[in-house]
Formats: sequence, C-alpha cells, structure tokens
Amino acid sequence: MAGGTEVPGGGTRPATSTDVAIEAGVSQATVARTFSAPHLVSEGTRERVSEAAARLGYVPNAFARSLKSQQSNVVGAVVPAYGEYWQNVLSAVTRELAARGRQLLLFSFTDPGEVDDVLDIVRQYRVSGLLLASASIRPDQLSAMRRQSSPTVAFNQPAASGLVSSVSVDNESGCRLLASHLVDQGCRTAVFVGGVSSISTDQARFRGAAREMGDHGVALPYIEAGAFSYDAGYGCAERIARLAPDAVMVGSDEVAFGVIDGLESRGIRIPDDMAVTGFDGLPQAAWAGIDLTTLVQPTDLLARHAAELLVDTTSASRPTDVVVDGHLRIGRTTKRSDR
Amino acid sequence: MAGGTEVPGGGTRPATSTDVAIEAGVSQATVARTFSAPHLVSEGTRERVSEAAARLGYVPNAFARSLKSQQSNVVGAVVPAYGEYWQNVLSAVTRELAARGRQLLLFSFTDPGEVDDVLDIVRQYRVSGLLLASASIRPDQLSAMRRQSSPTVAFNQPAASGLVSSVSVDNESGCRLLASHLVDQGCRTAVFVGGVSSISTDQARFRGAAREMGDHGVALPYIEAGAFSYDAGYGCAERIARLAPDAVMVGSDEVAFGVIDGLESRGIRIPDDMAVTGFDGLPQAAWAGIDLTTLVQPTDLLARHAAELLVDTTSASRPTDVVVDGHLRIGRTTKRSDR
DNA sequence: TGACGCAATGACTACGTATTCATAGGATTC
DNA sequence: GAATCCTATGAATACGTAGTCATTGCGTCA
Repeated sequence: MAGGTEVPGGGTRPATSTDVAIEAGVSQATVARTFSAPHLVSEGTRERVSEAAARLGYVPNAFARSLKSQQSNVVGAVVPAYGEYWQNVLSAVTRELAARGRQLLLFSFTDPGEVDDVLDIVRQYRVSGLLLASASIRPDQLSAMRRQSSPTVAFNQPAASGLVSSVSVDNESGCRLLASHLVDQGCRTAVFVGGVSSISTDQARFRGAAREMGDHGVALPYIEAGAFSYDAGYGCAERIARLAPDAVMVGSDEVAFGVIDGLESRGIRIPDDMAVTGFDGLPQAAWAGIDLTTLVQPTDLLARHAAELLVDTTSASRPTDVVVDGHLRIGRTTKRSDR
Repeated sequence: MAGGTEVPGGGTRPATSTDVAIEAGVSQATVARTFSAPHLVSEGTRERVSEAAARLGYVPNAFARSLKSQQSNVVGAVVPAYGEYWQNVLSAVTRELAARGRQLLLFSFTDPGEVDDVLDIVRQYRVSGLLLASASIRPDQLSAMRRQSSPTVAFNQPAASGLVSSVSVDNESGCRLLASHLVDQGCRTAVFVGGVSSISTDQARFRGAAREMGDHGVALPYIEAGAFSYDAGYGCAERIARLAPDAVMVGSDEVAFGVIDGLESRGIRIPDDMAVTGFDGLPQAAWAGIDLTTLVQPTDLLARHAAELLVDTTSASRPTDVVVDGHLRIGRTTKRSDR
C-alpha cells in the first residue's frame, strides 16, 4: 500500500531490495532470491519477504538487474514513423514479444538517413534483440550487434541477408499470383505502380509481377509513386490514365487506396475500366467499401517468426532467413462484371 | 570500426568506459566526462578519447548510467494492442518524444484487466514518465508513480483527473459541433452509436451529442457497438436500420467506417437515406472514397502537449489537464444532394 | 556417534557509470 | 614573490541487483 522511503527532499525514492530486507528481517540476498529464484527460498521466508515488499511497494529495479546480469530483456525496434503497414507490424510484434516476456523499446525514423544515428542510441540500451525495418544501415552497426550476440532481424528487408536474420513474405511469388489472377481475368495490358524504386521489397514485387506478366506476353511498365502513401498513389492517377491499361498492379495497399480514389476521381470506373491490385493485405482492404484484391501478408505469423528469432540468442551467430507465403485475396477491384 | 573486448567464450563484450580510458591513456572519469559533460574536458583530451572510443566501438551503457544518475530518459507507454486511433497517437507521441531525447518503452494490452500487471513491469524500469491510454487503473499504481516524481499523462482519458495529468480533445463540444451541423442539414431524428459505453470518452461524446440534439428537440437513442472496431460498426447496421433515423452519429471513425459499409450493404444510401458522422479524424476519413464528416482531433498538438508534460518533471506534483479543441471536417457523408 | 550431504541463508563482490573530493599546475592578483 | 583562483584530471565511491562463496542447522547413513 504505502511505498518508497522518505528522502531529504520530502519526496520518496522507490524501495530497494535492501529496504525490503530490513523490513522482513532477512538479508538483501534473500530478497533478491525471492524475486529471481524463489525455489531457493523457504516457504515461510518467501511469504514474509513478499509481504514486506508489498508493504513497501517494492518492485525490482530493471536497470540494476540488467547491469548485473548482463542481459536486458528489452528488444529494440527501429521502424518508419509513418505508414499503415508498419503500424500493424509493430502492433503484432509487440504482442508476440510481450507473450515472451520481452519489452519493446521503440525508435522511429522519418528519413532512412537517420537510422544510423538512431542505432547509436539503441546500442546504448544493450538491447537483447533488434528489429529492423530499414534497408540502409552501416554494416559495422550490424556487426556490432552481432558481437554482442544480440539477434537482429530485418523485417521484410530480405536484401539485408548475410549479416542478420530476416523475416519476410515471398514478395516475388506473391506478385506472380496477383499477375496470374489478372491474366485469368483477361488482362492484356498493365502497369505497375511502385512506392520507392530503391527499396528492395519494391524491386522484388515488381520483378515478380513483370516476370509473370512477361510469361503471358504482357508488358509491365513501372511507375514510381515516390512514397508508400495514399497521397502518392492518388497523385499517380494522371500518369496511369495516360497509359490506359487494363490493370494497375500497385506495390502496396496504402498506395493502392490512393490510386483507386485518384482514378475514380477522373471518371475511371473500377474494375470495369481498369482492374486494380494491391499488396500487403491491410485491414482496410477487407472493408466492404473498398474490397481490394491484394496479397495478404500473414502478419501474425511473420511477427511470431520474428519474435522467436529475437528471443533465441543463438540466432545471432547464424542468421536465418524466413520466407513465408502470402495468400491471394480477391475483391471487387478485379471482378469484371462484363465477362 | 573494431569494437568490444575479447572474452573467454570467443565472443566479445561491448567496450566499457574503462576500456576506452586505457586505450586513450586517461582515467575512466575523464571518459565519462567526455560523453556526459564534454565542457569539463580539454579539447585535446576530448579528441583523443573520442578517437579511442570510435576505435573500440564504445557507446555508453544506458543501464549503468540510469542506475547511477537515478533517471532513465525512458518514457513508458501503455496502450491498447488494437485500434487505428491508438496506432496514430503512438506514432505521433514517439516522434515528439524522440525530438526531446526520450525513448519509448512500449507496452500493450488487449484487456483492460491486464493493465495493472503491465504497470508492475513498467515500474521496474523506473520510467521517467508514463503515458496511459487506459482508464481503469488501481489508484495505488498512480500514487506510486507520483512518489517517484514521474509525470503520468492520461491520453484522452479525462476522467482520470486528479491524480495524474491528462491531455484530451474536447469530446463534448466536439460532438456538439457535429450535432449542430447535422441539425443545420435538416436532421430531425438521429441515433448515436457508441463503442463501449463504460469508457469515459464514449460517455462524454454521447453526452455532448445528446445535449446539442436535445437543444433542438431531437432525441438521441444510444446504441452500443461493443468495441471500437470496423466489424463492431458493421454489425450495428441492422439495429440502426430498424430505427431508420435521418442521421447516425458514431463515436469513432473506425466504427463509423463499419457502420457506413454495413448500412450500404443493406441498400441504405449515404447521405441520401441517412447521414453519418464519425469522431477522431483518422487519415482514412479524408480518403476520397470515404470522405467522412467527422471531428478531427489535432493529434500532433495533443502529442506535443503530452510530450511536454512527460518531460517536465515538475508536472508530477501538480497534475495538469489539457483540453484541446478539435475541428469539424465536412465530407460527403452529410451532404444531402436533394436540399 | 561421527561423517556426510543437502537446504537455507548471509556476507561480500562486481556490473559500468556519474559524481564528489582531492590534487597538480598555470594564470592572475596584490 | 607569495597568495589566490581556476582548469583539467585522477582516485575513490555509490547506485541496486545477482551470483559466488562460506556458514549454519538438520536429517541420514554407516
């Protein structure tokens, strides 16, 4: 109920294991054991200590523990500050890590150039694992993590292979599925709208789409939206309209939502005039008003794999690449009513 | 470049300030000062130390620093695991805190009942501030935070007043704005769709809407969706349709998106048959395909206020309640074409 | 009965840093 | 030229915990 110890200033400082020890009439070591290795303490003592601790409002100091035990139970996450997709990933990973007794120290960046500076801060926290959602990172930062034996997992950045583990959806074959579906629907001309062409994921998706389309004799010009955002997609409508393809394959759902609205604002009907596909399987894609055909990433599964790699300390020394299949979601944006 | 010190196991341990001291030929104290109080170190020494540190890949150990200096620079955030709204808030708060040199330790919960357990873990980290997005919390947890002189900020939980600070939008007058707009549009009968009626925010919004409607002689029955989600909103369509009101005021955008789709799936046209309003001003509300009339919360401003309170250590002892006005966003969901 | 083993506990130390105190020069003042 | 002050540095210590080692008490077995 009460808690803390009075301190000159008039405030209080949180109770320490020593305070509890005095209160319970045992040694500090016994208090520590009561919390971190209860089986080494006799029933009666354990009870007495617990009561004293409750009385003082004692909770162990995580910093002191980490310092002494040389491990933190804290996983760092470095993710872009914006983007529907990453918010969902973060949310899923947080849940998985919590289930494994890990805390998440969150860092966000707006510009990939900031990542290296952010990583210097991350390293200060001796994180026991690191989740990375950025491709451009100085190799020495990665090897520093590795030397600390801290598992590092690149999320949906398969290009990071070699130095660190990675977890990602099979972008290429996912796009082949989408392309193949479009061809089945009778698509003869198409366009691919990417977010940022320098991102490896963007490249893999385009590659998959272009190859499948190519196998069916359909050319697939690339249009760069410039960002992975709704607005960027909306702004592509004119360039797309000029090409007047049967289908528009968009590299991400969020951009696709913008593309759809942009096209419709120009009087182009979807799917009758043009079919549209996305990629990611965001919750919004399933909303009845949108009902986008897309490739659904199994986010929970990906998060689970990531969490397992992050918790497994041996994974730092042998980077593993996990690739998971997504599944096709067929919505109204590719259902031609006239065929 | 290189980094760490060889250790029996064959791995390495991160370099310490003592390692750097030896490398640079100075004392550990000087190394510490170079990083935390550079002005106390002479130009030449500072340079020599920095070089040695770079050579060893040294970064200060945040745990040791926090332990010694008795402050952590880490802000805890306890937010619901799901919900579009919270993801946006989290993202905004993260940015604001990063700009103030604070790190975010993230905790999520699925069920409000978990919050108390989560807070026990949070307290272990001696966070220098705590962002709370849950109303139901044991008072002794709050007073424990206060004794630590750690500012605690309830985000959009104005009912938490008294013990902790809070930052929120003016829910009641926001809903009055929406209601007033609907009345202007000729609305004579209406329904309010809440998420979870026990949440104080939900109550405040309903109260504001009901009062304003009452002032104009319009009754406002309350329907509970049961959750703040798209699906919950979608599932309300039948109950709403049965009442056949002119307008549906929904307590949150995410639920409103579901309500709209649910109503349209039953052949109800929006806004011609029913007008719909939301609350929050999520990014999706502005999407052309949705274009929802809603009350836009100034999320960035709210986040800034929260960050400032969290950084200001004096705010722990005198809880402050910040209330900010939202602004009306008028979309197609309330524009009757026939009037 | 003595030797042994096990369970429970206490004394003590180390983790890596920030900070206090002390010290050594060098510059400044009277 | 001595007294004084300031700057730069080092030695030593404490933060709160986990774990190592030593000690005690007690039951077991020969």
